[in-house]
Amino acid sequence: MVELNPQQQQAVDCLQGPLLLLAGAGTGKTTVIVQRIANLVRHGIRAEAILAVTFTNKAAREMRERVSAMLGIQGEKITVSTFHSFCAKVLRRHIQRLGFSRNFSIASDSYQNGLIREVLAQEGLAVPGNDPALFLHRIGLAKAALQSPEDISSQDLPWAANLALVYRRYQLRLQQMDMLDFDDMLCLTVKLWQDCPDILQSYQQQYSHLLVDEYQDTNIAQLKIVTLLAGKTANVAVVGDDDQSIYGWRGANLDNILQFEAYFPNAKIIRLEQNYRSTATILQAANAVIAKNRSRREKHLWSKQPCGEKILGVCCQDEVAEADFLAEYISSQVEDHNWRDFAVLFRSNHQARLLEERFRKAKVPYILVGTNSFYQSKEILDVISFLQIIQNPSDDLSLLRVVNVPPRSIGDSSIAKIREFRQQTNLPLQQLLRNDSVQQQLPPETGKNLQAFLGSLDKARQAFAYPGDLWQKASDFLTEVDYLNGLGRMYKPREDALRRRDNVLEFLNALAEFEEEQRGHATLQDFLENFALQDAQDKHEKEKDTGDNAVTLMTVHAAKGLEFPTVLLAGLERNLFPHQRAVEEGNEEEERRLFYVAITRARKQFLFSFTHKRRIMGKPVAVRPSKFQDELPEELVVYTTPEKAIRPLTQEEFNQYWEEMQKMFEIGKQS
DNA sequence: CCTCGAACATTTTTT
DNA sequence: ATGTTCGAGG
Repeated sequence: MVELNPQQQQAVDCLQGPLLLLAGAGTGKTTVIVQRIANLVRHGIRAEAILAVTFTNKAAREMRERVSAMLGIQGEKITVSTFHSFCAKVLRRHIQRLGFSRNFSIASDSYQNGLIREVLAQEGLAVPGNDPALFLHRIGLAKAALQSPEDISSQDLPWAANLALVYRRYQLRLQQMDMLDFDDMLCLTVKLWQDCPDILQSYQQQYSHLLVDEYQDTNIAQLKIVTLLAGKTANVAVVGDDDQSIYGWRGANLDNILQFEAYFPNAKIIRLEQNYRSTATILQAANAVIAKNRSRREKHLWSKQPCGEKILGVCCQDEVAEADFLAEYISSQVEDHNWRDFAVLFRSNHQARLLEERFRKAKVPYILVGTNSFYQSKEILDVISFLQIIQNPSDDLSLLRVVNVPPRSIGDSSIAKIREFRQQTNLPLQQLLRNDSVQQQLPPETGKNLQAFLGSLDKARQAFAYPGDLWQKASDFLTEVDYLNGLGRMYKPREDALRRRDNVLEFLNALAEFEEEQRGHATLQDFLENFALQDAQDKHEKEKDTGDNAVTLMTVHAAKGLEFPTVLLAGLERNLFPHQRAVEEGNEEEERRLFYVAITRARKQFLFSFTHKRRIMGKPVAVRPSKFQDELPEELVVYTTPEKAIRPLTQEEFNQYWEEMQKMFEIGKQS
């Protein structure tokens, strides 16, 4: 049995009433969560009555495994789920009570994007300066805070009127297409429980004990879900660390954790402050950095571990030199080919491109997490759209994407005509295409091709009406609509076409694998839902062979919850980290928390790099070190050069670089 | 209807 | 540096 420290033991023993477990980085919170669940079961709480909610599928899977390992068959009866998939299940059962179809599908970001563009175009708002992403972002924030279009329009903001209009139209289109976006899953669950007390009551009766992990990242909608479900008994334990709240930009509400006692009176608060992960040096640095923040609960992480290596700060000429250095440094440090001991973190995704290129050149094995080039490649999106229009006949967007892929002479003018009909009738496109009077308006050749396409679609729909054999049915359909062979015509260099074809086949493999996991009882709907709710780390595990031993490349956001012996942070520069836009918007504290997350991922060594100049959108720009560098206690950091970090440098070489660096800092201070 | 090229704008973080 | 949008020609 694991040895628990007094605070951990206290948390494991606290079984009733609201509990806030403030778990600093690396303080063994997962162990405590698992032990506490075991303790609940030991005290006679039925496993079926325990609901544990996490943020990522990976976290859910890990928790399920650890609980099962401890409790055996009892453990498998505990519900461990992400907020989104839990809500999806609730809605799949009850959403008709809100007047929605139970056949809804989930609108991932490419759908959200397409839809918002469509709405902006229709409302004459598709003008330069109107960024669709900004509308989407604000709508997302509104939903996260449970605000309706009406709530928005009553706000006294310059963009409120337009936003409310677009928000309302966007929701209408979603509903017409039988789709819910990510935020709808949360909002509608809240609405369902508020409007239908009987349904809420049934869930309250089912789940007597709640556990929420990563509580610092919950938004107002999620808080509402928790408070509704917890009801009066309020047997709810939340686990989180306000210092690691890094999702404010997507609506996470720090007050959920800072004001926990206000939402849950008589709450017990337990702090875990003994860190088992990092060296004293790393913890001191992290503590010093995060202490600069005002909005936080005071805490002090400590460790019994020795100081260990100092932090290395490495100044490079430019981003190419930086990437080369990181690759070479890792090569020089790696022992017994344990590449997986290293992670390279960065603030923005675009930094990954160069790192990938140079790592490949240096023959350093790496895995890139988060930027799913595979899953957002055209061919995969096409295939998903094909499956979508089988499953959901109202999905206009998917239909438009693939109705002429590969080209089957259904061009823009035909589409424009059909869209006109839709404006008049508000019927789904697929239904309109089947309408005789609509077809007569189209050129005969187009009509003929359309007939064939719709025929294949019907055939596939009939086939998919029964579960099982998903792989076969999907392959048949893609062959019948000539997609698999059509790729050759669509992509000119032969290799390109072949690569995309391979990707499609790989995707179909994933379909078969999913089916196997579900013991052959999977439906197309199950697959599409599961796919839409996958997160970056999930996708990544499927994409790459597991068990490969490679350096991890990812954003700091994606690194949350992970740890590595050595962490290298690339691009600790002004305007890049903290990000310029975050600073402009007054979110510097969140950037600092992000920096804190980066540091605390490291067990033994933390290294950061920065450059003199970097290409930004093509053109080279002189850059300066990040202010966060100054927030690290001087005595914990050794500044050095790429060469010195890898092999000893002659005194002259070192002096020369040192001088250069001094100059750079002085320039930095002047401006 | 389809293909190709030039112009254009866009890069924060993502369930 | 890369991806998307728009217009001219085939």
